[in-house]
Amino acid sequence: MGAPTFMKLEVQIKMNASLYLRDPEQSELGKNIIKFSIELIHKHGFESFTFKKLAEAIGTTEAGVYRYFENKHKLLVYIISWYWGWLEFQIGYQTKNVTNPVSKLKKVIAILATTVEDDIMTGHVDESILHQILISEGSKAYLTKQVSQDNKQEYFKPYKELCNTVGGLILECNSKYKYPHSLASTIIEVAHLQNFFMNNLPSLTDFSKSKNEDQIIAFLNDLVFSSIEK
Amino acid sequence: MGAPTFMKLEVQIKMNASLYLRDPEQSELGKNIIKFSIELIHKHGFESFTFKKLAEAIGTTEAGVYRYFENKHKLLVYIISWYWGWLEFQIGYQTKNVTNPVSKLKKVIAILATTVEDDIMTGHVDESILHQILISEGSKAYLTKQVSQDNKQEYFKPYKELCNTVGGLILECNSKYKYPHSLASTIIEVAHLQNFFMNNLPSLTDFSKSKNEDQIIAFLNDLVFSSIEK
DNA sequence: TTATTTATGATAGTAATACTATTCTTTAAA
DNA sequence: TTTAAAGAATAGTATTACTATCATAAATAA
Repeated sequence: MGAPTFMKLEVQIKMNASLYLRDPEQSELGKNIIKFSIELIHKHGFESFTFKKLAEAIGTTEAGVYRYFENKHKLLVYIISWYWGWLEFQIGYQTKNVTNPVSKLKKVIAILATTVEDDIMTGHVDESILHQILISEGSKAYLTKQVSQDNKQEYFKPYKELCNTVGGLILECNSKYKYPHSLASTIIEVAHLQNFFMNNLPSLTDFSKSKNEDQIIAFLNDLVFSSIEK
Repeated sequence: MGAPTFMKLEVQIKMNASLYLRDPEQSELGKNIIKFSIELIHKHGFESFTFKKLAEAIGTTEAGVYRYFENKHKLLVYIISWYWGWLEFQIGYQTKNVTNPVSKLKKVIAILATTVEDDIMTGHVDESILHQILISEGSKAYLTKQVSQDNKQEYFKPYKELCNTVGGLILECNSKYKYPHSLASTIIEVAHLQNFFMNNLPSLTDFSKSKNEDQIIAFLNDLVFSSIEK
């Protein structure tokens, strides 16, 4: 007997419970809050995103949204954490058969620097839009005065875990390399930053003509492997 | 006959006039707006910074501030542009006798990654606090939906000029290097990012024990010269 | 089955933010 | 001496970021 057809296979990313008041994965309204947040933040930017506009888009009331999230900062941190958790999963999945650490690190760099396709395993989340949000809003999650408190509450755990994974891979390539953590966080941030610059402030990059993500990958590979294979 | 004693020697950074409504350099109130903005943004962060609080700190009214700057975003861009203009000047001054391009680039990296001392040439601006603002608020100047319009108005010219200077230096070290602009913007951004991480999310760096800026410089030198001397 | 908890909806209200406008006074240049 | 410009004082508006209350529908437990 196979699985009954009503059982939908879904990837569940485990989230830090102190990010929300009510778990958005557990109800239709909650899932809509995530779905429409991603859409609105992508469309109008985080600064002009408000719970009132979100509520209107969903067809609920402001108070309804506040029952799930204390404020828009926590909602941003939530969707960003979700993305890092999902990406960690993707990296594990897409590199599980790669044994050579150099090939593996190259694959990871490519994943980090490439706009992902929408993952059908996650119904209410469009990962390709989420990737765009990460590029232009990602750093706003931690560039705040409360960063230390947020860190104590483990809001950045998925991000740190990803950096750890990448840092570990760097050490697998060269156990003598002195800056694995810094290089890992640099790879992740520069992948996003160069993408933003390429599309918005092109003279800050060397990719203005093609506007091709492959060039960012080439730049990062050159940067990383020059350093660790030196 | 020497310069009369009432002539104070001051460094003037030429600013883009469309950033302000009234030139803040031309009056006491204007200078106070700059001075107290820097203090308040540093103390409480850009998000909780308002023109009302600023006016109260100065001892003027909200309307008074609005006569100089249309909104707080333009004020942020103003002080950030000012910083990049001042830094370009500093770099020119501090490297004017260095002829070897590698030494010169190393010096520039050190300047970019080091907390500057307050420059007495600029009465109302505390550069060491400004440097801190750049680390935690700098990217908010361009991570917005209006980045393209702002760019058309040349709001980011001083930043782009600095990147150009650094990119030129990279090419002087190795005229065959393929990514001078991207590497230049990477150096500048990573210098700030690693500083922020070191002090706020230390596990994302390898400098958590010492919390010493010299280690950031060492990391950047390793990264940059591995790439361009390869 | 009934009672009760829980989620949502509808509405109202408040303090703060991000402005705009007007009027008056002081200061400085013509 | 007149005029213009800069600043201070005050008022007012729409939006934001919430909190609180009450009613209702659906799920659940006694």
